[in-house]
Amino acid sequence: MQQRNERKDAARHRELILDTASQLFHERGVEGVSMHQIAKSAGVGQGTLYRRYASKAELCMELMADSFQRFTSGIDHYLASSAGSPVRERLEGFVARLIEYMASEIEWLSAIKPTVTCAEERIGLYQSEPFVYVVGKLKGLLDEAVQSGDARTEDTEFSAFAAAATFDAGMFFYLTKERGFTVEQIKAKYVGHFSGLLLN
Amino acid sequence: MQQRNERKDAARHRELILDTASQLFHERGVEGVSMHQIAKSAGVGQGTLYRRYASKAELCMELMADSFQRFTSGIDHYLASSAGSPVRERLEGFVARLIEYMASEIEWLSAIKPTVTCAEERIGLYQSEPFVYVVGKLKGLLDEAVQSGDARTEDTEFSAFAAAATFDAGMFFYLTKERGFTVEQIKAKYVGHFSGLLLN
DNA sequence: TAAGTAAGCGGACAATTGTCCATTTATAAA
DNA sequence: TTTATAAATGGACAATTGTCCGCTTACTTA
Repeated sequence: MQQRNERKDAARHRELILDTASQLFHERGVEGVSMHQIAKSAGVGQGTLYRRYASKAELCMELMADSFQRFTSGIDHYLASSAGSPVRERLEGFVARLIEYMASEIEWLSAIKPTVTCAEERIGLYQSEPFVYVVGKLKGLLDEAVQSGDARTEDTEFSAFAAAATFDAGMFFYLTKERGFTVEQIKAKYVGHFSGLLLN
Repeated sequence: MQQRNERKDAARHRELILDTASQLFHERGVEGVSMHQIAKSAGVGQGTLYRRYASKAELCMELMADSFQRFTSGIDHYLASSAGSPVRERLEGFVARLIEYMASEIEWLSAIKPTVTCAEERIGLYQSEPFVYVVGKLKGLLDEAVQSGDARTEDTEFSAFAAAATFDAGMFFYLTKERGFTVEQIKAKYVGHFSGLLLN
């Protein structure tokens, strides 16, 4: 008695939905496409769409999975290959890469934040894979910094958590659209800010 | 030729809407009341309601105005009366009070965040009065800290901005509901975190 | 291969938010 | 007091999101 695998028609539809959504998003932007339109274009019912993705946010998360995977690979590789460098340098490197990633995915990120944050949602931004990953890496760097005397944080878990919260898609949006900063400027600000958190 | 004041009927309706909304929110919670219900209960049309408050978020902001006013008065008074104390102490006092305020208003705050954040909204959380106020106070404290050698932040404006972003209603929600921390514990975490940002 | 069953399907429905605009009404000016 | 007009009104409408549930289909097992 083997566990039931995903049915073929379901698999077909999943890819169909993903492809359709991806194309529509690229054509009209994430905000410009409704779940209904996605379902219609993909030729499936609303229920079929929602069965898989409980919200547009989840759908976006799925579409970001690949690029996020590349991002974490890059980060993991970077942190491993620079293991000997000072913590400050690696923290700055991490922050710079994270901002670059956010800049490249801002369109999707901005769609995720509002929906997922909302009250009693099923996922919760703070339990999402990306957020947890960032917190984990930041905590690791902070722990190292504390050990090497570059920081005197007590609760590294919380500090990492608070630090991760500053990488907010809405804030990024505000800084670019309202304040007119370039990605490079924002990156410099973040790097400077985080560098300043360490001692010396 | 005097400038047109608010019409009497408009004023009457504004108070009516505010009172009704306040009562309904207390009865069923912010999430449990729709704008339609508010309009209906107040005996006005949808259009009338939306003419004044473009979203539930704005309505909540208006309802919070009083308590926020008390909050800022308290803060301003505290900072003025403790002008001689070390920056660290005042920063901690500020953070503690802010967390207490958030705890007392969390119900409203959680309603504001999602809506206001969304893409091209008219207000934008980061331009809202509360956020701007917090950034301003934090920047002031940071500037002082830099001057007195307790911090070596370069871009105090940005650092204050990033710091303010950590006071996120969703995060507060997560820490209490999901992680089970008490308000006191959270306050201690925040205070510790911010204290750690200063040198010495 | 046959058949039972759990997974999948899809579109109608309900609930909200937010917009529009013809009509009404308060107020300033004549 | 009358009148002109800008503000205010309210409810119908449109657009979305998300749920429900009877029907269909693929897959397992005998």
